[in-house]
Amino acid sequence: MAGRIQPLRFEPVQTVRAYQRIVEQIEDALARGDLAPGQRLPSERELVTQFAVSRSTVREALRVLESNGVVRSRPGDPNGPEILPFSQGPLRKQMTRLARVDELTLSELIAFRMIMDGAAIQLASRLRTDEQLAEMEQTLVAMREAIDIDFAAFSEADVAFHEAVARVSRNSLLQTCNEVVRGVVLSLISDKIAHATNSRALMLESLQHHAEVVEAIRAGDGHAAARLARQNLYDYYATYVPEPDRDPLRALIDD
Amino acid sequence: MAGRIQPLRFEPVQTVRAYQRIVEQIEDALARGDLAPGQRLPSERELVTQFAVSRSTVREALRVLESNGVVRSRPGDPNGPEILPFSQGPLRKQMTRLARVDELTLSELIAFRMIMDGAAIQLASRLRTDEQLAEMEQTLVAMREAIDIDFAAFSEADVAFHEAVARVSRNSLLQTCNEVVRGVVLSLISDKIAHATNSRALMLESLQHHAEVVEAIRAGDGHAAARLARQNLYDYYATYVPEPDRDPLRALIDD
DNA sequence: GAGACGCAACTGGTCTGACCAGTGGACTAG
DNA sequence: CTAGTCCACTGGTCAGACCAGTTGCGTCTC
Repeated sequence: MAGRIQPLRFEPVQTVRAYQRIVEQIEDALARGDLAPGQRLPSERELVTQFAVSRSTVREALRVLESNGVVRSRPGDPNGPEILPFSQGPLRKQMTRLARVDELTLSELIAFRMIMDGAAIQLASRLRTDEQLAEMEQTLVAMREAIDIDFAAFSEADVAFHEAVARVSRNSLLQTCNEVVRGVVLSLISDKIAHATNSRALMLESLQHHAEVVEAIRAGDGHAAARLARQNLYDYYATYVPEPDRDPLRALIDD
Repeated sequence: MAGRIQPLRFEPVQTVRAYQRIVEQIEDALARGDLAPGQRLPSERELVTQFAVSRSTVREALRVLESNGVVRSRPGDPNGPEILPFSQGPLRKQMTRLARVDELTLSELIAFRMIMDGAAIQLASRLRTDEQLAEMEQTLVAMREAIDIDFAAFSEADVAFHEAVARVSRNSLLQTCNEVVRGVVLSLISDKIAHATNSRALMLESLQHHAEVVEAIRAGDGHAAARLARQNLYDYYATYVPEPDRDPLRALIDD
């Protein structure tokens, strides 16, 4: 046995809860195909013996699975909990099965925002009524006023603008995705953006961009409006994205 | 006391589980602002007395909340469960907080697909390598062969094509959303589409459209490729959308 | 034989009470 | 003032019980 003795490296220990292990086992079985939608899980009491845990633990696991849209339990059902088809249940659950926000890069998130926001504005420029246009212009006024207060007020007014656009686009899914991703992006870069020195200049520039977008919406030029919106997002966020990741963002602009 | 006696209408009764009520109360408090991220929930035993239920029930509620990314419990923490900031935890959970798939119209879902797919293809036409282009063309060949088998095989090959595109677009969020929404759309119209009589003609037409998209990708014309992709989706699905809801879909095409 | 009845055996939902391994603060001995 | 102990808490798990439903089967009546 030659060779130097390797410096002993221990992995950090993390305790995994029993119910979490059960969730994993069942989700794995589903991923492997050993379990298919429409099938039934064994009853809770049967799972107790199979997993060799108490019924409380089994039930906590089932609650997690149910919350994820994987299974559904009904009282008095002589069969066990039902495995749901992939597409049922709340949408978010479906998303989580595949994507975790912490696995996403900032570039992906911003690209997504550019797509969503651009599409919402394109839709808005076609579908808007005159009242809705006036509403959007009103939010621009509010943004101008907010600049003289502080950045938080401006940010709030900005959100109001985007919400108005999303309403006009008549697509709640679009709206939801946009809001969620905006929240994630902001939380990722908030520490950096807070230290921006020339924030007043930034706000004025941003307002100018928004006004251009609204002008394009008024003209009914959805293409130009969407392009402006994407450009604005790029200008606003690109500095936080490392250079090699900016290619997809640029690809979204110059169409 | 005049007036006819109204025909008595009773609401269908649905039993709500105790733990579900707890989840609602806590989520409501969070929505109202009575509870904010960073704050701590009372300990489990304290919640037992406040909600007047057993600890099992409290714990099942906490498991649901934890699975939704709302709170996190740590053993031995002298404070109660921690309320997480909005942007943490799995993304799907965030989505589910806002959007339920059963509240969405088919039009919204298809519009979303048109946006996502168009964007993915636009990105792909800019970012693709020659190998990836060859890969996509290979999936076209597979689609052509699948037509001679049956509709399920064709559908599978179609999925493979879109997955290839999504990979090239280098955006897992885009990919995930697209997959989820495609699944939902298919489950909504699968019963209708299965009865299509001239399915072979449809498949050939779809293949032709895909080929055109790939051709545009090869040419690097992202705009044309995206437009074609949206048009294809519209042609494919619009018949299932009631006429008044088609406006947003058309607005997405003629840019 | 056919149908109504009732019982027994299940299901999931809830409760009670207990034990354990951690954590953190208060208290105490040096 | 520090080091050590101790204790009161936390969440995680367990065992066993009861209830209200549902299902199915056997029985009992017509």
